[in-house]
Amino acid sequence: MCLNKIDKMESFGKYIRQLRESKGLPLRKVAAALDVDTSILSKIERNERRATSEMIPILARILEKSEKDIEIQFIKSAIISDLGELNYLKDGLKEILKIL
Amino acid sequence: MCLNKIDKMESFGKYIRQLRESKGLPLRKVAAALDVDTSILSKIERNERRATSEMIPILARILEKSEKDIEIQFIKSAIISDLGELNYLKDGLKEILKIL
DNA sequence: TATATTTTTGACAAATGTGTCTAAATAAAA
DNA sequence: TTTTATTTAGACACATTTGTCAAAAATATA
Repeated sequence: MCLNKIDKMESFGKYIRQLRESKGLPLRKVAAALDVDTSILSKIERNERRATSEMIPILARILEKSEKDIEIQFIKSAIISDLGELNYLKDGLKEILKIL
Repeated sequence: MCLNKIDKMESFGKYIRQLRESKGLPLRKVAAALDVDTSILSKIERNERRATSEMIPILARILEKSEKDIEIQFIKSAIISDLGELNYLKDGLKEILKIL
């Protein structure tokens, strides 16, 4: 399901958890902003569930990070986790950049 | 669900269908190689269902294209369809390329 | 046209994903 | 330690995805 790298240091969950804890916010507060149960956020932070893209702007606001930073982490996690096993991922990404 | 571009010309489904038809192969043949019902392949070619990554090498063989070419199309479709709406996709992809 | 082949559609079932809720485990504070 | 707050775990429900199968629609061939 996941590539090594992702659980090593750069999963979306760990990223969010670190931001949240550095702000001294309990799950309860952030989960309320996201309008989900704390258990969901707990699972997201442990990469047991996925965040939705709708959560990105809310997380950005409450965790005081730019939407861009949050979204980049979201994208990295999603792609590595979905496509990280593929042999030509790098080539595929380069192709997409050509058309963006 | 999808970006315009993807259904315009470069969806995985259309890509596969064009290859298959150019070889004069019926759905039946390719579906058999993939070990799925023809209806599944029909839906994949019309972007109503998704191909799995396990299908890539099989499609490469039977459609006589390199695994690399097929996989790049697979990756493009998946990412555009899943993440194409995001504002900082380009930045996210660039970040991934840095670590690959 | 009539027949055979290919392709599409939709009903169904199984597997997966997503959220709520309650209670248990853990950590922090009194 | 006792109490309170936070975090995690798991049962449940509901929606989505993915496949099979059978039959209809479309296309090609005799």
